[in-house]
Amino acid sequence: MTEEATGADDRRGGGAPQPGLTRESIALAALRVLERDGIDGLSMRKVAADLGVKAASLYWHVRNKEELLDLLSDAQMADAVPPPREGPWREQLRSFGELHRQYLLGKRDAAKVAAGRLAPGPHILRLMEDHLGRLRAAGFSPADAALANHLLGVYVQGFVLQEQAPLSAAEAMGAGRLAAATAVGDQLRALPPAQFPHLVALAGEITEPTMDQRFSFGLERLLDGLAVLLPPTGTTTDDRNTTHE
Amino acid sequence: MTEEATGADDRRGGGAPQPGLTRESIALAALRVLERDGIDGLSMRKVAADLGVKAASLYWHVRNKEELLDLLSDAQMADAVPPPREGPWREQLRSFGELHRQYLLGKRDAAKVAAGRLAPGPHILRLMEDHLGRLRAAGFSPADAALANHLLGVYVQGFVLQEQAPLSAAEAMGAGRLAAATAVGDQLRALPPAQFPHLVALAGEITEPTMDQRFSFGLERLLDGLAVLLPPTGTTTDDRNTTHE
DNA sequence: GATTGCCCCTAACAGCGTTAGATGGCAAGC
DNA sequence: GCTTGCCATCTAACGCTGTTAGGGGCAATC
Repeated sequence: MTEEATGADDRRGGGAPQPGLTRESIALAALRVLERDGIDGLSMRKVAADLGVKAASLYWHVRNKEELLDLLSDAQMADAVPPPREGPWREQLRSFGELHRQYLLGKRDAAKVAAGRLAPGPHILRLMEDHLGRLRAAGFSPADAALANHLLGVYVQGFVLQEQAPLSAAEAMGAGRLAAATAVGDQLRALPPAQFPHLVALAGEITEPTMDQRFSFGLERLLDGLAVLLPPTGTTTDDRNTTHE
Repeated sequence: MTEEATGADDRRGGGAPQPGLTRESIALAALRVLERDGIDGLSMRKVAADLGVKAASLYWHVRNKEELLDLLSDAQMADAVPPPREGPWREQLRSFGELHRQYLLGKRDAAKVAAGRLAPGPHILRLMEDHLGRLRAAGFSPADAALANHLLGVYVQGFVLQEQAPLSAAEAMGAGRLAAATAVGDQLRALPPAQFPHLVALAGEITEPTMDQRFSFGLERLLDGLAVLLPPTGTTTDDRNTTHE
């Protein structure tokens, strides 16, 4: 949100040979274009225009668009703030997951930008560090902490990716998300019951639960599965558990 | 590689008004182009060329490229075969997950095509139907079956999406996937330990496990979490619904 | 024979990512 | 103060993209 300090105006400030463009300022401009036009409307020319510059200039700082998207995917995590580190491990991980989802949902096309992109920049590393710390403090072994970290990351990202997806036809038109969802329900119910008995029977179950409910369900399943790895003492009230670093 | 049956040659065969192009033949052509050139190299012109036709012709059968990709994402599941439906529920779900992952890995950019796309065509519905049936047979309530189905789908898709992602710099160059992974490990180890103690300490744990191990870990956690929802008796003969490995 | 509707065509538009080569300003060396 | 040379941006262009408008042929219908 904040205006970039080394922006387009004061390119020639003092006497220092400070360039008007930096990888950081480019990433921030990309972030603004992304918020305005979405991932499909993000082009090198628009990012350059946002900086008061022509497209070719970007290639001095960035190899190609793919690398710009790497920067963007890290930059969009810049103001994610992990929840306070207190309370039982399970609630910490839960609120971390819920917060992460909400954060991604708040940024336009955030999941699509990050999807299939393995470019850990400083902001992503900061979040990973925090998350790993929680897992180690909870009592997970180093190996399990690393695996659990990856698992939770995949889940939240995969979930939001699907959640942010346009509901194909209906939603793109006037219909809202909820109306589109019930339309899908009707469509499922209209399938040949001989061929798709469960889909027809469970049409309501599939389309009815809100995204919040679905996310919580999956998260609780994951936490249940992770709890199995911990020594059985784990979950009693808030009795701070054990092997901490 | 096989020539499309209703392709460019016999457009005017007998007396039937059968069109040379169909949505199905277009989807199959898109599948061939995808396998050859990847998702970034897939263009309307190339798909048309594969069918011996000009790009504008596709727009008679398909609203735009987005809709073509919807068709493509369903078509690429055409020859996925669910595992035999026998044995304890847990092993059924496990092999379903493993098989699904392997199937996606076998098709170029499969996860990226399906990512953030909610367009359930006949083939995807067929797989969902099968999966729901297993969950119901395992004893899950209708609501839980629908939620578990969604959860497992998100996990496998999210995992493969990340797995199929290029490892940024190194892998795109000569280095293989394994060499690139250890390079990431070195990079993590080189971080300032004061700022990233866990990342530095766990660098090996994070980069060492194979994708197979990571996937299995997550899948077992999910299955553990789902097992909690079932009545403690398990299913029938096989009463080992507790821990794994 | 005329009409209608389907289906593919040519031609064109605006925009895309990317590159080559020119240009101007600033710092350092003489 | 002049020259040298690098840095950072520019202009111009290439080939490609998704998409639309409108032309025309062929089969079936009236």
